[in-house]
Amino acid sequence: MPELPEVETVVRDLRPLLVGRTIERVVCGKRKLRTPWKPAWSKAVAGMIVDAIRRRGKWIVVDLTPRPPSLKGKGEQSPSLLGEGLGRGGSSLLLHLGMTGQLTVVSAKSEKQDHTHLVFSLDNGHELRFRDVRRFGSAEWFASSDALEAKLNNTLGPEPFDLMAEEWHTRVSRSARCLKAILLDQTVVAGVGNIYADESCYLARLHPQRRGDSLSKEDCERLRIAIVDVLTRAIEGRGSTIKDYIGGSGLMGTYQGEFRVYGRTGEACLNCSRTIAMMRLAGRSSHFCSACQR
DNA sequence: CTGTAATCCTGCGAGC
DNA sequence: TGCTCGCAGGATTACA
Repeated sequence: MPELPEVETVVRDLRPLLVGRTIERVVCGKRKLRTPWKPAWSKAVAGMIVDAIRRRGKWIVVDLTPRPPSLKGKGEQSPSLLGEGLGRGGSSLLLHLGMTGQLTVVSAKSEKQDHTHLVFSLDNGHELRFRDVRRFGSAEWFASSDALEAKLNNTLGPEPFDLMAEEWHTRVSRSARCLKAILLDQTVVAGVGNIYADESCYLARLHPQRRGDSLSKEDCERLRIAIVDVLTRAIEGRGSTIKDYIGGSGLMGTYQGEFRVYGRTGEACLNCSRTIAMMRLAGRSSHFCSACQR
């Protein structure tokens, strides 16, 4: 799956290709994603202009406006949208890539790959395409930013980069769960997934099975810094491509070459040469060095 | 509150 | 070559 660095890369890649463009029409495939796309959403989105594209946790938000904000300030008030409970903030698309989702902008003439479920035609002969082999991803349209922000804030904790040392320590040290489970919990910190949870624990020299309430304040701080560090470097490397992930313009990531523990079961620890071990935690394969990580 | 397992899907590599 | 099995960057739900 795409985790925070991969999603961030997609968003950065897509931004110059999408912002300011008009979405002329939307075509949805037959097979449904995690959240079935409603035909009414295609109508609502058609004619909209992409105002912004941003990331929140592992989610991608595409903000839409009915018309250019400064062009022709007067004129009719897009009547079709008034009945939708449209808040003042405008509407948005909310996308999640799940395990195998890909979001790319390509020429409308380029061949359509299998498992392409949503196509947004742009006003410049290109298309925004959402492809997802396993269909664990989702795509929704929100009529108001109120509804969207409510959903995001109810399901997501702070961004790792905004994480305050205090609140992080409090949250972790109050939990009896193991670190791996805490790191994967999107309501604690948003955007960390299986790869970067393992890599962060390794960098902080903490065993992923350690209980949160067994950590000292220094342990917690080391872990917080490690998360920020790993994610920052991964973003610099445009994320990790293991198999399905590609950036918004089709480029692969490079951070998979930097893995210290993830996927290195049986190989030598880069620090002490002991064998990297693997166990199942929180339902996910977890990689670690039992000598370096306590 | 924990952890565990199953669920949603398709594809790929390992092992027989 | 071909088959079955287990596993995969996620999230949610049910249950012990």
